[in-house]
Amino acid sequence: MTEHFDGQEAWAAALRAHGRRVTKQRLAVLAAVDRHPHSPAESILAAARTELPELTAQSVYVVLGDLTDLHMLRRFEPPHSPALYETRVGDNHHHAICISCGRVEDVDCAVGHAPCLTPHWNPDAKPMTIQIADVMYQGICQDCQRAQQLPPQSSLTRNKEIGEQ
Amino acid sequence: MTEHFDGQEAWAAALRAHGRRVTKQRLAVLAAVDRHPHSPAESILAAARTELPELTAQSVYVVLGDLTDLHMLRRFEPPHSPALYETRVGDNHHHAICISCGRVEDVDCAVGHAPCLTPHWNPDAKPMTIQIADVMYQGICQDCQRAQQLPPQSSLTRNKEIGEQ
DNA sequence: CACTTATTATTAGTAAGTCACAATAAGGCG
DNA sequence: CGCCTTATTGTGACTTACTAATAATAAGTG
Repeated sequence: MTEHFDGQEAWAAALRAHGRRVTKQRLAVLAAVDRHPHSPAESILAAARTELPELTAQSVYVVLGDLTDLHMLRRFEPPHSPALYETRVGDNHHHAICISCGRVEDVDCAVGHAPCLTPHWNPDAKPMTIQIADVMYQGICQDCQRAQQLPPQSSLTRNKEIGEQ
Repeated sequence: MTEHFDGQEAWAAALRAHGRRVTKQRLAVLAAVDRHPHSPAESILAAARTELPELTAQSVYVVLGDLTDLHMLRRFEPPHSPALYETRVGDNHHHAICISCGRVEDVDCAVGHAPCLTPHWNPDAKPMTIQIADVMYQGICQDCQRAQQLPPQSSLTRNKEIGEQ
């Protein structure tokens, strides 16, 4: 529980540092995202409500959006999935998504520290000033691979569980 | 117009090769995506209707989904944008998106031929079998940069035009 | 403690699709 | 060529994930 308290204090300090008021809603959302990385807004709402039952969905959307703008949270949108959130920010790590079960794994930067930040522009393209390079690896995780080999049944057994690391 | 005909024939052949029937709806969608790369379903519908006015939105969604599964089209979802489609498939090129105006540019592979296909897994992660690595560069394009410097007004002039290369 | 205004709750509304099923039309066959 | 099967498209209802407008609440300041 000391850990929980420490976390609260750390989040509170970060909020103040960004000129934001420290509210129980923000703390509950931050704690929920921290405990359930790669979760969508709906799961975050459910998780946060265990400690703050009166929290509303709209507040979660507002808080997630604001904290993402502040870079206290990071948001990414895997294909065919609602947006997912995590507290791991600042490093430019990437994500691998299983196209069969939706599982998400963190992947560290492939090439040194700031890797993919230098796109190779086509001759006729007007280069942009790049700020982020999000790499989304898509593949099949070990469990799904095994599951596909054993039962020679429907090859489209794509389950819908997404989020919840 | 010969070019148009050739395109039709090529698409028709590809459809047959995939065991699909050749319909005017599919040809209209393919032609529309080809002429307007990086476009959302709604724009594709509008473009395709210039040559096939009775085409419906649902057909466009069905066709886009099916052709994407066949890898005749490629689909990607920039943050805060509906899914975009393009006919350039087979090479693993990537995309740069202007976070101000939504413009999308193609970017060739950064490191040789199949670059980012080798993620650096964390020690405790169960590696997946990677099939695609989608890199999404996000930055500010030259036009928007210029526009932001001249008028010292709202810094949040994010316009909504997306797609339509 | 009061007061200002950021933050949250309430309610309604939208964008971007998906789903179920009836109508149509490709492509194979006689 | 014309029929027949079934893939494909059209019609209409519905859903998911999220945004917008405004009223109620509560942080933080003096």
